[in-house]
Amino acid sequence: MSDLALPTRERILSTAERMFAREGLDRVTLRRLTAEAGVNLAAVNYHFGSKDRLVHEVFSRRLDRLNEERLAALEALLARGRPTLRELLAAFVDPALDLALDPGGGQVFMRVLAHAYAERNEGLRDFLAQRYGHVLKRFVEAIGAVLPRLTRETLYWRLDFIAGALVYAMAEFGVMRRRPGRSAEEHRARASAQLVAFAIGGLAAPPPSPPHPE
Amino acid sequence: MSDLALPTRERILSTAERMFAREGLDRVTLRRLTAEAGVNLAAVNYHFGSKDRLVHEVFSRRLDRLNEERLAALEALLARGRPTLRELLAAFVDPALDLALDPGGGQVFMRVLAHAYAERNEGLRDFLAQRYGHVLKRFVEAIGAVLPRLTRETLYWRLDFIAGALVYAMAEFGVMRRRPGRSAEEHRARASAQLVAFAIGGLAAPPPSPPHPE
DNA sequence: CTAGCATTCAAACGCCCGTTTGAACGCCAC
DNA sequence: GTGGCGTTCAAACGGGCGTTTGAATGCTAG
Repeated sequence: MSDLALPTRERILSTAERMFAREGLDRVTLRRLTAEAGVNLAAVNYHFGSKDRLVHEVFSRRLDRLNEERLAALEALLARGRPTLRELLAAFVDPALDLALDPGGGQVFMRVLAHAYAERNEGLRDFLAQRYGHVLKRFVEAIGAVLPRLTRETLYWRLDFIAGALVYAMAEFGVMRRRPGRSAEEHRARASAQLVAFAIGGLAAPPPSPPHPE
Repeated sequence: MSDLALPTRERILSTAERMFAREGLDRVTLRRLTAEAGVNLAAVNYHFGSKDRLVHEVFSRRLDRLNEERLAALEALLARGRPTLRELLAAFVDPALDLALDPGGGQVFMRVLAHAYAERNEGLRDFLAQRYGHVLKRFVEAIGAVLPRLTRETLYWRLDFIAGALVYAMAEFGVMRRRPGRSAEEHRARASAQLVAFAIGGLAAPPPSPPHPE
């Protein structure tokens, strides 16, 4: 591959990302990973301590920057004052789409993400919630201010739905794979427009009637 | 559990369904399954031939009825004429909820589905697509007829978004995990209500302006 | 030149997996 | 009774897993 010259640690990371994207976290074994990376089996435990910590490293390598960008975009909007729903959503969605388009493996990483939540990896879930929960919280507060009739619970549900839709669509799991004739930039622009339009409709929808309060 | 008196084969099936739903296909081992079912380890291979064939059996047992009901509900709406978006979504979701609440062991079955899809179990995926694809197609047509101002492309994008949101929510990967005080039934009912309300808003949202038609 | 240290390596450890085996069991027809 | 048969059972098989180990290696500072 392209990383034959990279130091062992980096070689493991990029190979792990590629394989996780292709097969999911569970199915990738350290033996196959290290073989494909061209490093010794024990190198993973030497450099990362365990397979779990390698997984954490793969995620934080991409997500740290993504969430910083989201937060920066949000703070910029708030500093300016009176952000619209569309602007807030764009601040949430666009950094992710940028990452998905990043030729340095962002698209691959989105598939890793999609696999991860499909696999119900509790440890990873907790790790991510603890590490990036504050970003989601800030967005909930800001969007809640724009949509005062929604309860906090409904708001969290809907942002969760949007996050799911975002990862799913960006991983190109579903029907909406990029068409052969379209450039990646066109695809991203279209995905962003489609997702934001959809998300605005979903967010602004009337809340569900409370389930039979007795 | 309630199936102590059932014959071995049925005991395996219902235990498998319950455990698959709780943990996903990969994490359930035959040793734990047979222990929980109170049968011998070898019974699975005796009655089903292999773990894979057990999985197929679990699926086809429940899915035939589910998709028949969905299709029947849809056809009933179409025969009556002019179904609303909410009715169409309900026709898709309610049979699943009925099945989910069926005390005959199907209460957790829908989670099995979400898992199987997300785990990218290719064999199972193909099996499902080939066996029930026509049902999804009929729903796409019907929903498209209710939302005529949406292009086919926008409609597919949005159904993809909903699928992503659904898988995400069902995997309980996001923030909206079941709260300790709530029963599984309450959580499911709430998730469903939240998702349908959100999906209606998103589906009915004005389509995005076409991206710079040159 | 060499002592020290980070890194790489082959090999092994202990564990759990799905599956197979062959004996034991329970039941009904004859 | 007894033979046959569907079923259950404990035990073992072969293999893959993540991890650990201790020796070999290569680089760098003194």
